[in-house]
Amino acid sequence: MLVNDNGNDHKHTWNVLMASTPSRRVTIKQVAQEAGVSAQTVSRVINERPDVAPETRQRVLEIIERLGYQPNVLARSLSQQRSYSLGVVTAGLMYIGPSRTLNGITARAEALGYTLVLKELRTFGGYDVGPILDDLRSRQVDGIIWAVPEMEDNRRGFQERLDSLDVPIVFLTQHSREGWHIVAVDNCLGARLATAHLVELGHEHIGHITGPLVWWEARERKRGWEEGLVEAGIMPSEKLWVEGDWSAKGGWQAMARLLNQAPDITAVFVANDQMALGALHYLHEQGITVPDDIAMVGFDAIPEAAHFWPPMSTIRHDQHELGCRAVETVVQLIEAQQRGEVIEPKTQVLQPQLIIRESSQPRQVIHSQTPQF
Amino acid sequence: MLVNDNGNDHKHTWNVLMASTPSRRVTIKQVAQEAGVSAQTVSRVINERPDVAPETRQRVLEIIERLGYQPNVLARSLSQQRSYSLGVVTAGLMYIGPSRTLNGITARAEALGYTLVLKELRTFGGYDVGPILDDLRSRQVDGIIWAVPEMEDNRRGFQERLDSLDVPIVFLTQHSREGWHIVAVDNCLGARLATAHLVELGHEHIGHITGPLVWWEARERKRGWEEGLVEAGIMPSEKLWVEGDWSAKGGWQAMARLLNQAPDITAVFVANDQMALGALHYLHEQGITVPDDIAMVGFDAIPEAAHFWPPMSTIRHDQHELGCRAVETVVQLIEAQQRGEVIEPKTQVLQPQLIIRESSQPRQVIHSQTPQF
DNA sequence: ATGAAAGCGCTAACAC
DNA sequence: GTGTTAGCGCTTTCAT
Repeated sequence: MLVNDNGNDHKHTWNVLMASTPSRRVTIKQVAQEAGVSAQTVSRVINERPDVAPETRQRVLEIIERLGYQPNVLARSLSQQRSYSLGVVTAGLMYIGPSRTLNGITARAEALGYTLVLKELRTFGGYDVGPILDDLRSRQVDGIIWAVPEMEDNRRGFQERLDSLDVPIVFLTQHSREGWHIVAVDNCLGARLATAHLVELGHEHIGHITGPLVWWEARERKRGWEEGLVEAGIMPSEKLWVEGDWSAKGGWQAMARLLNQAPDITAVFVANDQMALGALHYLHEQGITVPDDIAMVGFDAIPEAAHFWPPMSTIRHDQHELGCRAVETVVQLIEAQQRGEVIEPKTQVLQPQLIIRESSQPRQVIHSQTPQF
Repeated sequence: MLVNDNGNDHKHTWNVLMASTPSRRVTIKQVAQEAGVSAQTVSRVINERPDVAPETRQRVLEIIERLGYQPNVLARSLSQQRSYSLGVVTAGLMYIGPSRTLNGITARAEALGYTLVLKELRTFGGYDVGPILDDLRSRQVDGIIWAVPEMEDNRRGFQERLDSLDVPIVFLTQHSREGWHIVAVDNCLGARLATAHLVELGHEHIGHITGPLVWWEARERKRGWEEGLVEAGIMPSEKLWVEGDWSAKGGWQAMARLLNQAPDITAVFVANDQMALGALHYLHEQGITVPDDIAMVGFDAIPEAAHFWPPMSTIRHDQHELGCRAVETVVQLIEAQQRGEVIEPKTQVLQPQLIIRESSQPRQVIHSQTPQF
């Protein structure tokens, strides 16, 4: 019916349809009929196959343009057994870290011609990975990026599913693991850089505010702090650290507790910049000066850290790049799979970098009046 | 071949396939054959249709479980002409605002059973909306959420495409517009609340650091500041405002310029908290005290603002809720469209809220030593 | 309650 | 170069 009607006065019929019904979209068949060729030829044109006569191609392209035809990607995926889409599983988008990683993922995926199917987990752990993977698989994604930070036992259930998973999967921010494709930042190194820096400034009593220790990243940063102390011949005492929750508020509270249990500290390494801000807040309230009384180094290098008071020394790690690398890796895996090749699983580690600002200057330095950001 | 082989020793054959090839997935046919029923019956089972004999259903469910069958959503979408997916177009995920909105979108979409196809624009303007909409349409999304903040002319090209668009679309953070479905925060009201608050504290020379004025939100906040002044009988002079760029660094620079061109201000309303942090930084460097010398109110109510020094008064608006509302609206539109109904386009406005902290206390108040967050 | 046939929109494989 | 046939995996419609 519809096609028959279209046979007569296309433009007009079409406009009417557009206006009135939740109209059927233009299909390859309609284009074919209109151009007086087969659907296959139209298919050849839209897929830029060489074996089409120039004038045919031209004519088909014009019809496509005129009808506003858009190929149905779902149908194409179904017949090609390939969707050119990636599943992305993330968590905690209300925080800036995961968002920056997602930002990198979208950038790279678009550049490589992949569409993203996004899932955000409501919690960081305690879920069953099975249904999530099944859901993505049922949408025929070509690959999966698991961007949920590792913590406690939230990768339980993966090992068993991993071998039976017919889709390449890349993990972000996880501990290195035999047989897994992983991209992660060297958190331990970052923490060691921070600690070594404070040691160099002459500090001997260096405290630490950790992230929630169910997080792998938090544990790694704590380990880096410990190693940094040990390397300097200092014993990391239990009194010297307290656990925070990544938030500014948690940093405020943690600083209060830390100062209570270790009043003699002259420096503190805080596991992220948000907590560092809260810690700073507490010290201000107590009339304790940074860096004169207590020096401080944060982690993450959020742009705002340069404008804390005083500007915060911190560890920069490129979360955007992390996302990019994940996409590149999973796409490589997909293409290898297409060719029947196998890529050995490995862990890619990104190096963080120390940024020194006023919060960790030696005492004698006067605050610059013309700071460099 | 594959199906035939499967006829004998399923479990074994299957495992071998899983291990060796980028294996074909289990299809409805295989389940049907295994259960000795037609594909149609399996379809009825997975769609929870009532007209299946209990024992048949049971048997099919067991086979499904055993074979690890997952329905192919793409195939289903193709035949149902409905994908149960939403296209989300966003920009600036490296910033916390858009991420929080996306966070709300993912939450609500999951609750309503929709999958998200995510597109992030690399720029906030200067792009052509056509290809982006076409791309989403070609993926057969049931609805679109346009979560790119309005600015300069980045909605040019929409008006013409809007009527011919057969997919419901909801816009976020846009100026109210005839015929568009929009969800937005009342930025102007927020700014008026902030300004009125400063007026109430007795300030008469109230400056303003705006966001980039190509942004609609920035213009609305500026308008709110102006209206707030006018309502108090104060003329908003051109000297009293400078343009920032939303960043902390930009806030630092803007504050320097503002103080230079209007040295007599005793209060400033800053269009977001990041810039407020930078402004605070500049004032600290200059030895100017907040709120004693200059009071300040920010915008956005990022959690960190409670831990600025001093803690920042600000305007809270729920970006998470914004995302939720967008999803609810677009899903309503989709369902109405299914039923052949039409919902009148309208603009939904969310009300922001003033949060008073120390940065805008009257002079005589002493900083609390046990602050409430 | 169940099955057979046709079709969703597209492409691979083969014919001409 | 171009068309025909078959099929991707599922659902709808109509029989039975």
